[in-house]
Amino acid sequence: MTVTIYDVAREANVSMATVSRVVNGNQNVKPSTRKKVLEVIERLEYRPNAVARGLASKKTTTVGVIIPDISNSIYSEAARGIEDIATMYNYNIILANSDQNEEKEITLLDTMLGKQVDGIVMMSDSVTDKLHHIMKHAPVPIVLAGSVDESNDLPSVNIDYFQASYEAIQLLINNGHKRIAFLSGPLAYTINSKYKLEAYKKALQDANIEIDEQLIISEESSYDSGIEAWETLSAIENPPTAFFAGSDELAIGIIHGAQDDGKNVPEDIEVISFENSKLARMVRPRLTSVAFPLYDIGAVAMRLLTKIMSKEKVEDKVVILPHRIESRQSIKL
Amino acid sequence: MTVTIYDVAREANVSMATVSRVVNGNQNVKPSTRKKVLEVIERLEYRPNAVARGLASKKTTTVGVIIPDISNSIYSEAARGIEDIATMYNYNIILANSDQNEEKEITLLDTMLGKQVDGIVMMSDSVTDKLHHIMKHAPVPIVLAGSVDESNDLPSVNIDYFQASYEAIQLLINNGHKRIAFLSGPLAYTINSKYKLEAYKKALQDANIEIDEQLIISEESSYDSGIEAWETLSAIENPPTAFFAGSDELAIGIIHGAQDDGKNVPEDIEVISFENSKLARMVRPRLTSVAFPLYDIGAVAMRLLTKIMSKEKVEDKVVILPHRIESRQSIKL
DNA sequence: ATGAAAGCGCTAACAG
DNA sequence: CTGTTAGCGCTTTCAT
Repeated sequence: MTVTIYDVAREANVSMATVSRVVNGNQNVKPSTRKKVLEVIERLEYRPNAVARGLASKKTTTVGVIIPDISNSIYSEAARGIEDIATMYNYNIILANSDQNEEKEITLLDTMLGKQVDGIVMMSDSVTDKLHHIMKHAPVPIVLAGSVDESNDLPSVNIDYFQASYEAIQLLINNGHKRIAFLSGPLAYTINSKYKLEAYKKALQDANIEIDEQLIISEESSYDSGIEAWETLSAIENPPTAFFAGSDELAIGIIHGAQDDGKNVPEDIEVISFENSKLARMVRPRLTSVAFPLYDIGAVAMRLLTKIMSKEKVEDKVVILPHRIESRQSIKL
Repeated sequence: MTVTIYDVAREANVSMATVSRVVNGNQNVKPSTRKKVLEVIERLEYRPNAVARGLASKKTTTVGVIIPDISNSIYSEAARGIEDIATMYNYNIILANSDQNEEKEITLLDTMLGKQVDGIVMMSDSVTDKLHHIMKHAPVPIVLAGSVDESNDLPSVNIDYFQASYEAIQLLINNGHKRIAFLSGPLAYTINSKYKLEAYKKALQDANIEIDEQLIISEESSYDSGIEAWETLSAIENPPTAFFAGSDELAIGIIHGAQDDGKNVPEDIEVISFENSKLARMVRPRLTSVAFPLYDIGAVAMRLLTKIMSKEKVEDKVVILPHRIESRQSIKL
């Protein structure tokens, strides 16, 4: 029924080995016989069976990608970066959502390894010890993208979250604010607890501003949480005049909450965000935001993976991409 | 090095066949020997090789997913629906972006078929004859998700775009508007040209409103295009007082354009959108929008695919999901 | 430059 | 209930 390498070998009066050679671009084939084989392939519409090839060669040219949630733009941006580079190097991608659930992550790693992927790109907001151990001992290379492994002994690509956050908070401090709120997603996520929040505390301390736990809110990283945060924070005794938001949605929630209460941004309150998705330009005022270059992180992570898979030398497996702050109108200059 | 089924067979003093049986949950195994095998599997950390299995069984339990662009929320929503159902039925997904480029679509179909996927879910805004022919003759089932095949002889899941659009335009007409603009993405996309635009024309005709080609703008479906559209339309002689926008971004672009010009929505102009992504709630005024249920479309498409793959009877391979209009504040009641 | 043959790791009859 | 035996379609030495 389906045509195999054997069929074209027979039709072309050569051996399977020769057909295999032309299919794989091996140079040790006389041009005339290559031509003959190619013709038969075309005529018979032969399509190599990648599964058989994978079994024989022990390479599948597919890599696994595990991300928390593809429907979240943060991750889908990264996924696009990963996929583009994968395509460039002729890999396909098996994509799966973990919902940031350790058990799913482990199951997913297992089924992907079972499918004999040649490597894995993983995004996880919380690399547990168990996960770390599994990744460390996996039979194929795994690189973390936009995900922090505190022991730093797994290949990964990130930006300097601490420094970026610190700079953002400083902008607020420099504009004279003493009451600065900190909003982020769950502190169970390493980036939030160990970098954004720590940077916030350090920045305030360095400026001799007292830390008020009331001003620190960690919830879901969503628009509605932003609105809620505004509601609770605007009602306290000495409400904040500036906000550091861990994501664009959070920032927009705050802004809309404030505007619905008749406040003006940035005149009455200032807001800086950490993400810079395309949403940042789709609000009024447009968001000033730390740029979190997800596409690049994904792309670089995949590129790193291709290098490791092909056993190229890589100087540094822990890469830190540069960051910047995109100035727009949600804070004063 | 890696442990195979043969290793566990030897260690457990049974045949490969028996190991295969317990791994595959075949009931014809004495509980005691099942237990023994399971123990060895655990001890040796045996992990079945899905590639070998795929070669032998001719099933890979992976399906291909071809979408225009995963970083676009429209498609990533659908991808999530597809993946969730795939996971539920124990399939993995090979995901690839086509950028809505026919050549890439064809290449992708080919490499996925080469990888022996058990089926494919495809999203394409323009199913060309060539593509249609290839899909029609593919060796595995293919279902279209949120994509229209005019000949209607491929399995697909959609909503009634014409009817939904017609109802949206009618809302505008019922609010007394005579100058209604139509905005959408490229007319090369079937949904835009054959359904949204046709519905627009029909609705106007049915209401005896003259069609003014000036009011019909088809560009990229982006925020910036929305703003531009506002700029050009607000400058014409008898400018529109209501807008039908083919996507949320387009709608938001128009609203911001209008607001930047000092207009109020919906007092001065009314806008209805077609998408209802989470963005719809993240603008002021919030968007009234036709709900395009991408997640459901993806999920139902995948479910349909599982049925076809397992040769279940399916009453109708062309499914039309119900639609609704989500009322918010961008049009008056 | 080309062919022969031995697997890759597993499933699936077929026996028993 | 369990074992034997062919393959699945291709890559890869090893010869020639």
